[in-house]
Amino acid sequence: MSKLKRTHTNGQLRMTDVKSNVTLVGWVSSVRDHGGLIFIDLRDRYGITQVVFNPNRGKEFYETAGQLRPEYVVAVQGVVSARPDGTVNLNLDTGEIEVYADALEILNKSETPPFEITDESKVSLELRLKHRYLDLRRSAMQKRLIFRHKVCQAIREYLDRLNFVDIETPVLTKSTPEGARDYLVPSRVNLGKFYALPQSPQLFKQILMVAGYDRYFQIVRCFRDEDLRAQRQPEFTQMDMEMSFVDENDIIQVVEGLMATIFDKVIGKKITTPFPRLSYREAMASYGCDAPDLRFGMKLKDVSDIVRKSDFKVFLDTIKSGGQVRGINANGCGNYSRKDIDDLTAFVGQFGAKGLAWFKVEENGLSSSITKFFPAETQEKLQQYMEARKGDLLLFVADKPKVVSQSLAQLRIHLGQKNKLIDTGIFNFSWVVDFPLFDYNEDIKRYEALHHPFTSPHPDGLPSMEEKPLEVNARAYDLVLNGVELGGGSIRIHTPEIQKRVFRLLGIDDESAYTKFGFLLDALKYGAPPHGGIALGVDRMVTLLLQLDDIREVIAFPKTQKATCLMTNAPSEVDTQQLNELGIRLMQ
RNA sequence: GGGGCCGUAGCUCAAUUGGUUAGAGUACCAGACUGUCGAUCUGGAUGUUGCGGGUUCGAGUCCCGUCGGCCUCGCCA
Repeated sequence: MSKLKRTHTNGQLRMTDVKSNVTLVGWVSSVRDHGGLIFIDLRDRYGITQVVFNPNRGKEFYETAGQLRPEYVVAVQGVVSARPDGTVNLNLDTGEIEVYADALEILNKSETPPFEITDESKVSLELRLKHRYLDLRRSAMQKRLIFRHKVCQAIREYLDRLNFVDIETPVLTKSTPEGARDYLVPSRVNLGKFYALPQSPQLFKQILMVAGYDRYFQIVRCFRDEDLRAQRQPEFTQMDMEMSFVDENDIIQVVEGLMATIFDKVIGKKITTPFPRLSYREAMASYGCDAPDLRFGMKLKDVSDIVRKSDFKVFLDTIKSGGQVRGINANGCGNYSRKDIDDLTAFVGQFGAKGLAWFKVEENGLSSSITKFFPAETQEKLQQYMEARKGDLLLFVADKPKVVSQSLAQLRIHLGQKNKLIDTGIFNFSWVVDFPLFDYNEDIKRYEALHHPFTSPHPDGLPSMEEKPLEVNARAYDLVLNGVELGGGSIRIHTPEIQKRVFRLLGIDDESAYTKFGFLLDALKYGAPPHGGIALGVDRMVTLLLQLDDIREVIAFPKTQKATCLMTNAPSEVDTQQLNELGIRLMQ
């Protein structure tokens, strides 16, 4: 046990503390040994303080100071002093003072770390994840995790003030084959049976509404066993909430207030509410995706009707077979080379586009290898409709609507970034609303819920839902920030009758609906209030607020793309004994 | 499951068309130095070029396989 007890942190001391006797603890950040005088930078999560060792103040601990190396853990007792003229360090909050050491205790030594614990040192993600304890010791990472804590704190305070109750829901729960792949946990006491880790607490929070909790929230871990991306981890955190006796606008207002509070309390910025809303159809038509980045224009335009008057077979055939031709105006890209355009063609190829038709806009009209197929009048109309000016580049994709949307949406973002059209300093929120309730899945030849099967149909579509499912709107809403879906929610179905009708449409017969979701159907029978809610991705939110692009930068212990943890080596093999207890034998 | 990029000293990277003993910066170690703060100066040590195979007179470099990291399509109600 150390004799020295911390009196101050390393970010704390100022000129007003001069002459105080203090004790600091922390990690040695750097050692500057001048032979007759030793300086060390002492670091903790609050900051850095310079400590000076002078042999005149004590030979014994001066010699100990000579043994110090980076990342040694020490306690230092000494006197705060103003730095001599010309030696003030304005880069440090504590740079006007230094501590003249009168005692030094090495609490622990450190091997030479595999990388330097500074924000500047470039290190591969692989190494950072392997030695995450060292990576997290860097002040940049500490700031991020503390920022994240403050966001969560602001969420809790805000929702608590609005009478929300934080209620925990099970982590070991029931597998629901719909949706993402489940993480399964075998049950020892029920051999052959499995729990699943929750993809979200969706059904539990609905049950809590039935139970009368009115306003629920939880900052909760969710699990999905799908392939990873920079923005996607197998376990991630949601800000989950649900309210009773509300409609869409109530939820939207609470969330807008929540975001405004986070910005005010954590970043110290005012944001404007309400956020603009656009319909799903508008978003798909103008941006090709349901989470549009509204920080720049370059909207998609449908030219199917115009190009019908042409001899360009690719366009005509596509339209004839139910496809469409849409395009964007890449303003000022008329100087792109053949190779540039080939690159763009390859880019949209990733998303299924079989080609990219292009026109350069020149002084006397359109120029391209395919202009000959387009009558002058059509060219004129195209130019007018696309608002093309000299020096622009018009790009078109002809295909099924889904392929056109996706490839042009991605192309738009690609060009927006390439041409620096995006103001990265702003936070652009929007709501996407009026989603269709169902989507038709060609592969399995049946309807699927676009959001999830508990989303309430819009009353307008209800009478003819069975006849025209694709025309029914959902009472759902997605929150979008800078082109990233932060989360989504809906008003839920709260009567067993409608819930059964939706299940039937989704091809889930009454019996299997009962096997899978019987508890929900039962609960809905006993006075379920109208209710709805939303879930927001906390990891994504924090990433965006910090203007980072990798979710792993705000998660203390993230997984690699293969869903492994490089620090603990999880997942790992287990003893045969453990498997035997679970009644599991591995296939070879 | 598909496509792509990467793997060289503890770390970050270099190494001509395949060609001599694989280098630099930094970290590390030793010595010097009483005002440094990316300390400085002098000296030193550091390699299974991820792993396995192949082609070749000769492979860090080319080919095949494999392992690992990253990006991406599919997937993610």
